[in-house]
Formats: sequence, structure tokens, C-alpha cells
Amino acid sequence: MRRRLAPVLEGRTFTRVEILDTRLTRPYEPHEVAAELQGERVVEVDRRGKYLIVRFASGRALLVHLRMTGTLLHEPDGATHVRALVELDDGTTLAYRDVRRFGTWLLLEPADVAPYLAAKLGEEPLLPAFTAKGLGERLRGRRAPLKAALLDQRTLAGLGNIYVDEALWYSKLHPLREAGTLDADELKRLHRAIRKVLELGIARQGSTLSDYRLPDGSSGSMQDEFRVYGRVAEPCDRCGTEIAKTRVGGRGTWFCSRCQAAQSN
DNA sequence: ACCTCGTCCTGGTTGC
DNA sequence: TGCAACCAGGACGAGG
Repeated sequence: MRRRLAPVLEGRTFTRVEILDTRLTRPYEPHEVAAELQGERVVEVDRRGKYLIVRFASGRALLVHLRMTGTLLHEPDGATHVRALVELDDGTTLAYRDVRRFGTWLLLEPADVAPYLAAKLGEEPLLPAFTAKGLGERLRGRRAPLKAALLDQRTLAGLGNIYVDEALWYSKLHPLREAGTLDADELKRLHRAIRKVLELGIARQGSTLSDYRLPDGSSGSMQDEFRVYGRVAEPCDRCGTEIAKTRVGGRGTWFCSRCQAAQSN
């Protein structure tokens, strides 16, 4: 999304902003945020974890979190569930569509951007600084299920329910494994698997299960790469055992009970 | 400090 | 066929 949005937004000025959903900018007034955004010029579209960061020449930044069903559409054609509209100085329009209304827009002053993100997010798993050893340090002493620890954005940034299940399958680790008990080899496998699934997700441009779209309206294809997510009773691609479904931390959880044994290997 | 769970929200699916 | 109940989940606040 960031990669597709950057060429559309960078250098553009927000000439008119209309926020249609009062939930989007909570707790701030939609019309006040819209007024503040008007006239801002985009210098960069950045990303941190699951936040899109629209950086303006003023130093301020708009943090967009798409949550479940948010999408940013350039030149939308008859889109439904449009929650905000941005007119750009090249005459084109950016629409924010969000069926479930979980997404958020937060406009931050220059000094607040870095501290806000630092408080909410752990390391970026695709940067060189992210290591298996570092991952071990983040998990050390934690008694929560491994899956729950990985879904916590402060452990590392960017993994959601799909990517955690996929990463655990690749690393052959059980979702209920106590997070702090992984040995060096398991951490190495997990580290590799996390990078693999995120890189695959980016290459496939995300998973379109129903609502997710790229800014040009096209679909992602990561759903075609799923090894476990949503595949209950289908055979495991590695061993043929039927994929199991359970709940961990209130989330649907798919795994192979043979490949991902409860105990360490 | 850490952990778990309920809540928000809508539309698609399931079950009677 | 119609309608109610259920399911999907990221982040956050309450409570343990």
C-alpha cells in the first residue's frame, strides 16, 4: 500500500479534505482535523508497523491505520463505504474506504510523531537490526502463548493474525508454546519465518479475503500462498495432516498439529 | 509489569 | 424463504 501510494501522494498538496465518519479521527473533531489537513503538502509516504505515515512539509504527519477493512483508493470509481475524501492539487481524488469502521486517522505535530510510534511499536522485522537474538530478548521471561506475544505490536511491529499463523507454520512452532521458552534454534527458525511471510505478503501485495484493495482497486494475492490460515481440515503442505483450528487469545488460529508439535524439537 | 478478555463495527454466512 | 445468531479481528481499556 505504501509503495503504491508514494508516487500518487508525494509532492501533492491536500487542497480539500472531507471526513465523513465521526469515528475516524476520534477523539478529535472530524471537521477540525479536515481543516488542519487542508493545505498540507506531502513530502513522503512512510510506514511503521501497520501504520501508514503521510509526512508533510510542515513536519506534521498523518498516521493512517487501516485495521481490518480500510483501503486508500486513488480515483475511486463508485466506491461504497467511503469514510473520507482528499482532493489533491493535481485534480485527482484519494478516498478512504472502510466497511467496518475500525480504521483511524491521527494527525500529529512534528515533535509527537516519533515518540508516539516508539511507545506503540517494537522493532521493524525487515530491517537488518532485527535479529534472532534480539527476538529472543523481546520474548525472554514472557509466559504468554507465543502467538499472543507475536500479536503484541510492542514485541515486534507488523504481524497480524494471518502472518503469525503463517510464520508459526514455517518455523514449526506451536501457537500455544510459552513465548519465553524458545531455544536458539527455534528463535532462528522463527526469525527467518517472520521475514519470509512478510516479504511474501509484500511481494503478493497483501491478502484480499473480501475488502482489501490496492490504491488502484486491484486485489492482493497473498491469500493464494496461505499454508494454514483459513484452511481447517485441508492437508498440511508438508506432512498431509489435516490443518487444525482453535482459538488463541480470542483469535482464530490454524496450525498443523504434527509439524507444529506442542513440545520443542 | 504482565496477561486475558470484552468491546468496537459491518456484512457475509450459518442454522433453524 | 426469512430472520436471528454467529463469525471475522487490531487495538485498547478494564480487571486480575
